[in-house]
Amino acid sequence: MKDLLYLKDEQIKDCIQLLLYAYRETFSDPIEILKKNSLGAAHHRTLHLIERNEGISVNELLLKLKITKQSLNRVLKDLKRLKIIKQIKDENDTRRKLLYLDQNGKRFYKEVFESQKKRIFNALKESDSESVIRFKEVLKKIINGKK
Amino acid sequence: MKDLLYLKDEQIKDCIQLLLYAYRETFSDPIEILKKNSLGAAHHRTLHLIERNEGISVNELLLKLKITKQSLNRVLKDLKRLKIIKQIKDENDTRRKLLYLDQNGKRFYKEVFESQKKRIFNALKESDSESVIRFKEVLKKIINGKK
DNA sequence: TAAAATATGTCAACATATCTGACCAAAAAT
DNA sequence: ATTTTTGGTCAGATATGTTGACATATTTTA
Repeated sequence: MKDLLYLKDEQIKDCIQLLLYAYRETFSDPIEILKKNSLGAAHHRTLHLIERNEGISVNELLLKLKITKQSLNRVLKDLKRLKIIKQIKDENDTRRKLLYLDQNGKRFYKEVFESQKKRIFNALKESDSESVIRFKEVLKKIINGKK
Repeated sequence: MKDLLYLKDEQIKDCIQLLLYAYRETFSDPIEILKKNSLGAAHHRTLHLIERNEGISVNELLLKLKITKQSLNRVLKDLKRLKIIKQIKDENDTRRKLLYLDQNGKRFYKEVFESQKKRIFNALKESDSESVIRFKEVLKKIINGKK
């Protein structure tokens, strides 16, 4: 008989609570830096995804963020105004406008990332590589699993 | 020389992104149930913490949620109105009002929890207990680590 | 080629969840 | 008796999201 203690409700509640705290702490670290530039959490999430997916289209970004295009557009407008991102027409389909970091983007992203990095870096440093692999695997299963 | 691949920036960005998605998916599952009762994510987080810490005081809850008492008060007012939680004066210090689930609370919490549970349960079921232990350890290190 | 679909952008109105700042009352601690 | 703590409240502001309607350019399809 397999040990199924870790599937008990209390364990699951634990996981939910840990996820809540870990997310909140990780994403509250850079708030001050964002504020200095009159930006918020929404800009941060968008910036993060563009940096990780340079050349992404607006529609693809929309699918990842799961917000409406009206909301996203407000965010993109701000980021373009601050020269953090730029849009370049897709040559094959000029309806599509692909998103890239602009001149201020790389510098600003780096500043934001560094403020988040410390917390994660320290946590991973104190774990071994096997733990980190399993950590990421479980997260992926949570994300991809249907409710 | 230790293998430090898992401490590279790209790995850390991966972790940040996974945390974002895992949190979002986990906490978007019960949104419909909450909506039916005119409640939102703020009520959910509060309810979760009260269930996990029955008898917690308003101030202690404030520290866990890291929001202002004005924000929390609106949430508590709603939950009290719906008989989901109740406040009982602390006998030793009658300034303090301790929070408990009320008559509708246990039923409602269960309904909300079940909708979140599936996703986590399936993810944990497909992992082994060792993975789950390490998963939680890393999360704890992220939470407790200073930036 | 004409019509339909797609990708993007914009306007307006509204909902929600948060914040800051000010203030009050009851109870406990000093 | 005064100060501190705990909890509650009001008012106004900001950030982020929603719906719905509409516009334009481009590509696909019938």
